[in-house]
Amino acid sequence: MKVLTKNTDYAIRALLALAAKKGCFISAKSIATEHDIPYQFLRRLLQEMIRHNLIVSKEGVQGGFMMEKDPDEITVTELIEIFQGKVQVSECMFRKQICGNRARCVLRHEIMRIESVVQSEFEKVTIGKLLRDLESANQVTQ
Amino acid sequence: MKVLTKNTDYAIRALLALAAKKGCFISAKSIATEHDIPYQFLRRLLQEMIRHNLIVSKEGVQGGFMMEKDPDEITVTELIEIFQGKVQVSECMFRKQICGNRARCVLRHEIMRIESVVQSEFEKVTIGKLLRDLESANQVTQ
DNA sequence: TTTAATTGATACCAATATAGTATCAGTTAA
DNA sequence: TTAACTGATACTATATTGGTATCAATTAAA
Ligand code: FES
Ligand code: FES
Repeated sequence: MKVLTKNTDYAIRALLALAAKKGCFISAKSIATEHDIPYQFLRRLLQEMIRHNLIVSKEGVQGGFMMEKDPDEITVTELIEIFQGKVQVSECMFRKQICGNRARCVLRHEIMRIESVVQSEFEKVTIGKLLRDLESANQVTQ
Repeated sequence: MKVLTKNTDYAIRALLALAAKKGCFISAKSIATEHDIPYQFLRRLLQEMIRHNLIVSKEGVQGGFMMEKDPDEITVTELIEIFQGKVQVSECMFRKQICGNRARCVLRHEIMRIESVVQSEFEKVTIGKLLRDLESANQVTQ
C-alpha cells in the first residue's frame, strides 16, 4: 500500500525547489533535470498546481514557475487531495445487509475517526516545514 | 485516495461473518450471498486468509470456513498488509540529488513517523472490536 | 524582426493494480 | 453414488498510475 503516488511525490519535490528560490521564476526544465523528474510529467503537475493557486507561471524566454502560496500553508493533505483525491478509508463498508442505519453506524464512526487522524497528521507536514528540515539536514552533512 | 480496497473491505466483512458464528463452519457461498460479495472473489480471499492462519477450512459437504485466530488479535493493519502490502508512505522520496544521507534524512524521519501513526491507528481496530460495535449498533436500531 | 526558450493545452501510450470470472480436480457427508 | 463443498490456478476486464508526444502561443533577447 503506497500512501503517496509519484504525482504527489514529484509535486512535493517541485514545490520544495520553488520554495527554496521564492520570488524567482524557475523553468520546468531545470527542475526536471535537477530533481530527476520526467519533464512532461512535471509540466502536467505544475499546470495542475497553477489551477489550485499554489504557484504562478510566466511564459516565454526566462519564463518559468514561481511559488505563490505561503509554503507554510501548503500541506501534504492538500497535495494528496489534488493528485490522489480526498482521503477516504472506504466508500462505505458494510453496506446493505449489515448496516441498516447509516447515520448512527458505529463502524462508520470508527472509520471516519481514522480518516481524520490520518488527515491531521498529513496536515502537520507543510512544504515550509519540509524545506527547513531539508536545509538543516544539509548543513549537518556538509 | 482509497485506503481500503475491495480485497480488504470484503475480507473484513467475511471475518465479521465468521467471528459472529465462531466455532461453526460457514460455507463461502452463504457468506457471499448474505454479504453481497462476489463468490469467486471471496473464495480467493478466504484461501489467502487460511495461508495466514486467520481461519481454517473443512472440505466436502457441510464444509466451509471457521475462525481460527482470536478476533481481538486480528487488526485492520494486518489485513491491509495481507491484501495491499505493507503501508509505506513513499518508496523513498527525494532520492539522489536532494537526499544524500539516507540514514540521517530528516524528511525520511517525518515520513516514517506518519507511517507509524497510520499503522497504530489501524491496529486499534480489530475484528473483535468491530463485531462488538456492530452488535451494539444493531441492538439500538432494533 | 527573427529566433530560441519557454508555458498552455491536450492527446496518447505503457505498465501496473484492482476487480471480477471460469474451470477443473479433490474431498466428504448424506 | 452424488451433490455440496474447498484447493488451485488461469483468465479477463477495467481503472489507475506513470510516462511521452505534439503543437500552438508567448516573450526575452540576439
Ligand atoms: S458502514 Fe456504511 S453506514 Fe455503516
Ligand atoms: S527521502 Fe529517502 S533518504 Fe531522504
